Amino acid sequence: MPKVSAQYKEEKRNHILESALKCFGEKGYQATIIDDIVKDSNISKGAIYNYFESKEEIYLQLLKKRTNTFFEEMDEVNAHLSSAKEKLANLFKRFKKQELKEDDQQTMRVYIEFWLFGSRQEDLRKILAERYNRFIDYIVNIIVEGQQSGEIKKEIDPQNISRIFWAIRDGNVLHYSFLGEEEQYRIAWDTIEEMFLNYVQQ
Amino acid sequence: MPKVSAQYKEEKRNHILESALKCFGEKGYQATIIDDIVKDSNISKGAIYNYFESKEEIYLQLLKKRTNTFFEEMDEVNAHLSSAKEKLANLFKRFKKQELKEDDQQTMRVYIEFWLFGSRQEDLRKILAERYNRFIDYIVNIIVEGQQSGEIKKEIDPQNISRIFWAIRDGNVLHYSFLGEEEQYRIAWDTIEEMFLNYVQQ
Amino acid sequence: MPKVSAQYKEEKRNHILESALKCFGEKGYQATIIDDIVKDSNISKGAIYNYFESKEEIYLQLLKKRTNTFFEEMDEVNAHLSSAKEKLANLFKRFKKQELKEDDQQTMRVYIEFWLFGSRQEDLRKILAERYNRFIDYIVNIIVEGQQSGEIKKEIDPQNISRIFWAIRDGNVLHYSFLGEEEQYRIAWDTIEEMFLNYVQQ
Amino acid sequence: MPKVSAQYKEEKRNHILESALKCFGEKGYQATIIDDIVKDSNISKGAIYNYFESKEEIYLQLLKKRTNTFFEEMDEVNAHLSSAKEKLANLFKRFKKQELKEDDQQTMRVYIEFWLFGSRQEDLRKILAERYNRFIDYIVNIIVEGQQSGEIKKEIDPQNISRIFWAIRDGNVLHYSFLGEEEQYRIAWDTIEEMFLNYVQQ
DNA sequence: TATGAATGAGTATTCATTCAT
DNA sequence: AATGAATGAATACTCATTCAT
Repeated sequence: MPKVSAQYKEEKRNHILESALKCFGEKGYQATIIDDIVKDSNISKGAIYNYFESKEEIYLQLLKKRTNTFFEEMDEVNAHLSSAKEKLANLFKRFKKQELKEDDQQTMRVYIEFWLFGSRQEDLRKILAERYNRFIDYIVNIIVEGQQSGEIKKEIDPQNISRIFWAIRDGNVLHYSFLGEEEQYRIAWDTIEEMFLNYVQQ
Repeated sequence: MPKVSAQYKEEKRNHILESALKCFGEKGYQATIIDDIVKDSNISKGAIYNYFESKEEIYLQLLKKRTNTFFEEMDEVNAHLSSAKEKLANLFKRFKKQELKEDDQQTMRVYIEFWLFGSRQEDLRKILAERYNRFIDYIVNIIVEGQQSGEIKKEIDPQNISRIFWAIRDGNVLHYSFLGEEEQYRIAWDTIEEMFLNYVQQ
Repeated sequence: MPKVSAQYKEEKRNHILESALKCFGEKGYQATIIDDIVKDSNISKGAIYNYFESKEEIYLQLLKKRTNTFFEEMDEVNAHLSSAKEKLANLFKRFKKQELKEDDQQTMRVYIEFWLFGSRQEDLRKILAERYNRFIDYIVNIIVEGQQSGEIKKEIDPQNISRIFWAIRDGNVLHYSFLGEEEQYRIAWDTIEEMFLNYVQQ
Repeated sequence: MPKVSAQYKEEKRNHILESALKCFGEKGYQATIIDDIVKDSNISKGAIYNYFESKEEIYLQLLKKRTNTFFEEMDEVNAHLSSAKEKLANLFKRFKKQELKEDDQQTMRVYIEFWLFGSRQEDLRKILAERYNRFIDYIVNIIVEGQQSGEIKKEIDPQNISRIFWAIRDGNVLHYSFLGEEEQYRIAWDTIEEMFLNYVQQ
């Protein structure tokens, strides 16, 4: 019988993850030291290691949680949308307003860093590949749906276009996180949306 | 053995840069330790520091050299091309065949890592921003030229589309360096080319 | 083992300082490497850096502590002494018996080394200058007091004579730390005392 | 048969020593790197090692040369002086005006540093002890001469007072090289002269 | 469970000395 | 003799992880 409730543990865990996200986003995964998370979270080093095995695990859990949240949010909204067109529009809308949510920017920055980092470590590769596929499938499903409903050109390869979509997203976030110009970022997304929809729509 | 020729020094310098590129590309800039470069280059630690002031300088010189090479190559080819259309086509062609040149992949991977890394250090920001602007201007010039010749839509904002172009490029490289599927990468570039040209052309 | 008492930390700190003094005294500040202190103290390198920021800080803290101890001791004794004469006599007495306390010899040796070293670094200069002034003022006060009570010649410049006093002290310690002849050292102090008192007294 | 004249070699040697003195005086013996001497002397590193075995030897030769120069100078002047009183006065005069000769200040600074440094290395100890004794003897001879002529008190111990003299000198130089106040330094020497002569004279 | 002190392998950089030319 | 490129041991400091309390 545990001394503390499962809920208590869950909350503590989340608290650590939130601090970690903040630190990773601000300084980068590699540059963040555990003491940064200790300071930000006000949780002792030992306690952090009670909840997570390593710095790497913290990152991975963070990634997992954020990914889940993303899809939960999207699924919730998509439940009320019937056409592929609307779903794509919704997706773009989400990115366009995303800059306002600093958390997401940080997540993505960290995610890109880890992508580079992870591409060199077999154990991370697998986890990241799974995550990547989830994102790919998300767009693939919308595209296929749109092709069935006649909204989207039949000759489009769903896999290919989905990969391109996420590549554009990541490239844009990468540049934006460096450039830091919100207005330009928004305009870029408008253009990307137009270009992308022009290309895929019937 | 002193009083060596300028050529000897230049070659040694390049030798170090090549090893550094290899190491940075394989393990990442941050994860590469000087001893990796020592081992790969067979040049002693002290000698490396005779040629470069720091690990950071090695990186920066690498970036500079690669950037210069890129523009020299492009300028050389562009000299024989008159239309914006041809120049863009040439650019896409370059990226499509790039996978075959492992060096470039590594440079870009390292470059993306440094982008993330550099966005948090003021001195690096400046250098990276300059480099970024050089790339931006390259496309801007082609677009403006195309608008004047009537090849490209007047309503396109050259700055905006140039930024998008490089964001797509970087996003694609980022993903590809992780995924490692050459064939898919080529196909993606074909699609991107089509999508992009559809959008900008008259 | 955390959540240790303030006393525990204070003791550990002192332990490190004692080892550092020993090492600095034996090999010199510059020649002492952190591993020497590690070996002597049996405290890990990391732990040492938990207590002190740098080798320089260890030195400075050592200096501060020793300086404080010196003045505390002197003030305590002086509280029972009313005349300038007695105070000076007490001061000389302290130096004469000092050879028996190896610690002080080492401190002074290290202090002299740092003096040379520090005269070339602005940040150290300030700290050392403050410490120097404290010593200067100590004698100045005694001299002025003696002049008021008629014990000491009015024409003596307190600042000047105080500087000379400490110069003699340091010169003597410097030579003695090299020569290592205790008996001679004591005799030298007797002579210095006589010469000095002859000169300043009414 | 040598390729270059002995004179050429001697000049080159001196050139190196002069640069070394300048560097050691400015940065300290330990802090000076061979490249500082290379830069200052415009002589290549290899050439320096043709003339001297090590950095330490350069220092030792420097010390030797300076010591010789000092005694040559003093002996030359003393040749024209008959009384101990005059010889002492001449000695003080030399120190009082010495501040104007930056070279000597530097030599002494270096010499003090080496004294500390040397007290921990047996091979240096011997050399420094010899040098020290030469200085001690110099004053001893004057004192003995003065005692014989009745100028100086019989009860003065020549060895003891000679040691004290040099201790005062070194202490004063040490402080002065840190404080850098020429005027004060001169005043201090006046006072020391008065105090010292009062004490030793009949 | 929580704490935070302790550990020590790891890292960039320096510099006296060597030696091929 | 002169050159200066090459060497690599040395060194201050960091930080993920452990573990005694």
